[in-house]
Amino acid sequence: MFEFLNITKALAEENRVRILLALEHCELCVCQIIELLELAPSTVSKHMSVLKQARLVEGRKDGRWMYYRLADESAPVVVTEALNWVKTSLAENRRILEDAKRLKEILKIDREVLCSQQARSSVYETAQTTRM
Amino acid sequence: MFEFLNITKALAEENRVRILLALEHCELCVCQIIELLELAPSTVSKHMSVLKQARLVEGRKDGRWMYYRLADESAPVVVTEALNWVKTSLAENRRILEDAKRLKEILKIDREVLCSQQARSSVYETAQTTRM
DNA sequence: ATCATAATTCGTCATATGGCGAACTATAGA
DNA sequence: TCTATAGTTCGCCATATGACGAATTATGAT
Repeated sequence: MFEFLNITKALAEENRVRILLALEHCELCVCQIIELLELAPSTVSKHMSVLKQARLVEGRKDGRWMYYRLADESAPVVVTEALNWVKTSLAENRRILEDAKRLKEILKIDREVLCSQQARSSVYETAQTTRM
Repeated sequence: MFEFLNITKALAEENRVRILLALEHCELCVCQIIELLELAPSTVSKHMSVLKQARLVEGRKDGRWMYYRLADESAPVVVTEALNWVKTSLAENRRILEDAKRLKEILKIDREVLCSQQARSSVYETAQTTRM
């Protein structure tokens, strides 16, 4: 029950659900998720730890960067079934589709640039400009 | 997304999950759920309204009694798939199995007696005695 | 009509949670 | 070694939520 509730609690928050569906496209580093959700790094980090606790995502560290990806088939069945349910339920969701579009643009930005933009706290506006 | 989060939030609480799995056996009236969970009527009522809001359960009023049952096939796909996931994930859960056992005994108690026991606030002890 | 009662609604309290910034940790590069 | 920086942890605040009892509503029984 504990394991199950860890999953449902993780899924009971919009930003965490958005993260999961963004990860459906590809593995992402934290700074890219920060950029997508426009939240503080500490907030995103907390969300990732909740998702990881629930085993919905897995992380790997590569130098200074932390990459997260969706749990794969090696995860418990309850996890993979939850992820399938989430994916199919929200595949057509407007917000999620917008995120997917925005993510495409974010992935075009060089990661070094993206992070330094965040350091100058002019993140979003600059990214917007870059986009056109 | 609102609909989806209504479901995940409803599922993110142990007592509500227990209610759903109890309803898998049969339609139940509120006093029976109160008896099973050993919670105040107002608390159970609130839980039922959350589950109903999420469309995971449906209610029907019969005289003084309010009966709730799981959503059927006429419910949105996202709901039926959620219920299937919950059922299969927790079918073997110890707490849920205990609930099922206890529910069997509760269903043996005449509903009139059950409710009047609750009115005298000697609910659980009496039910325990009745059971042997 | 009046009373009893199953269930809900309302008000309150304690706890949990999402958000942020500051401090800290770990790692790459000078 | 020293500095810069990606990410996490910690402490704080505002809001959300689960629990209860009291008041209210709806319905059956006298």
